[in-house]
Amino acid sequence: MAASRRRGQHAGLTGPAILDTAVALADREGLAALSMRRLGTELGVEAMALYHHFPNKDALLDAMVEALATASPVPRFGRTDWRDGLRDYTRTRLDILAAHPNLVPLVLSRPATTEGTLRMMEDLLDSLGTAGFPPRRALDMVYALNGLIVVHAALGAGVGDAPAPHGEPGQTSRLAAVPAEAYPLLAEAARASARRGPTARFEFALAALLTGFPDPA
Amino acid sequence: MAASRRRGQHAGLTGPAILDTAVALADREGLAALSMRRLGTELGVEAMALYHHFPNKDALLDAMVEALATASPVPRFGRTDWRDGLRDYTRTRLDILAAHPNLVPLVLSRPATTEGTLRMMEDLLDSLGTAGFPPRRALDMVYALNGLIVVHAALGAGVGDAPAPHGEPGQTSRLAAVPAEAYPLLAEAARASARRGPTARFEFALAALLTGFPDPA
DNA sequence: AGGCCGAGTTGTACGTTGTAAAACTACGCA
DNA sequence: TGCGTAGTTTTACAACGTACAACTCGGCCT
Repeated sequence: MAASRRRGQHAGLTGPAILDTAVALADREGLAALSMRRLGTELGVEAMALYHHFPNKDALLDAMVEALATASPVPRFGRTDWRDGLRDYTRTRLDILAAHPNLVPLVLSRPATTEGTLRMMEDLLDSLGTAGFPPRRALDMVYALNGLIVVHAALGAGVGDAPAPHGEPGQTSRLAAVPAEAYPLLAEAARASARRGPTARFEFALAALLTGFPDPA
Repeated sequence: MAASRRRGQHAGLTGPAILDTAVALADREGLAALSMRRLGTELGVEAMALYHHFPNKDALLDAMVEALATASPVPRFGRTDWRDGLRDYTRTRLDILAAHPNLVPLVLSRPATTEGTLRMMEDLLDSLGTAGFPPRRALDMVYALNGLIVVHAALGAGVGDAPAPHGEPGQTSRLAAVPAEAYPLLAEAARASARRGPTARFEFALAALLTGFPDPA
């Protein structure tokens, strides 16, 4: 424990270790549980010790988002298979976010202009360039897909700080309690949706976007 | 001021008045400024007085979201013009959110299963039903569009609690500072995007979705 | 070998938050 | 006239991020 160490004694803290513990803690107990004090005790250290490795809490949160962004490389693709490539990219990204549902609000709330995110975008624009899309058009497409990812992750996880202590997740369950007499169509839709896999809605929107994207001029 | 009134004296507070002031305050100074104490002094009242009209802060925030949801009715449409109807709906919704950029994180972070939101959805499902779409398919489409709205509003406003004290808003400006040597395509795309209107990216994604939605079976 | 300097850690403190509990005032109704 | 109750203030508490200062030690310089 933190209290059992004398005052200036080293604890072997490192930036990456703090970051890992922070992600784990947020995954386990939600963003609301991620306070500096709490993270400190999790590491056997006082809260203020963390400030030697991150200038403030925001920097730590930024680092967490960046860690997600660089969790896996983006696929490369070319002239003939750009739709497949984009589909791959989008699904992979969603999987990563879905693995850390509690971090989704974080991703949503930070501009994401960090190194890793920019690198990812640049690579995508490069692939799309070889597919024949000029940068502006390519960026439009990537933005649309990123939005889809983030929104679906948010809905699927029940955005918010609550630890989601019980009750199954997923946006279908949120509509399950709709009063059928007042909203018959909604209730019917919710019932029908409940019989599908959790990503059916995502796949529908993804397919719509990909077929809606015009081919390069 | 709150201090100038004696202890149990009525202040004429009402739920709607509190709600309006809360929205105005958040619009003016950002979500972070919306504390119960601050909202109190804004109304010439102590913070705890508000708890007689809203059980807690979350309820107030929910009410704010609900107010946005019911700000304008959804368009009705039928068999031949469902794409136009959906485009109308989506644009109107975006306009409403864009008028209150600071509230976007709120909309994003609440499940939105309140009365007004459900009513809105039910109406859309009804129109889409006459257009030939079964409820489940219709709901998929509405979800996709809602996601687009919310994400674009978030990006366009720079999600976060910051009061955005200066500097032009818009997602293009966020990419303006990208180092051109490290990310040439991104920089080029940002430059090209800056010459368009702020909703060009939104319109692109909207068009893609609408043309990507398959016609009813 | 001796000294010391700075990185890393703790202790303490301040201001701010949401809100529980209780005290109080004044109005409406019996 | 009296009382209940709706509405407001007062006070209080626990938790938050973090500024600041005290402290301890490993490693470098002479």
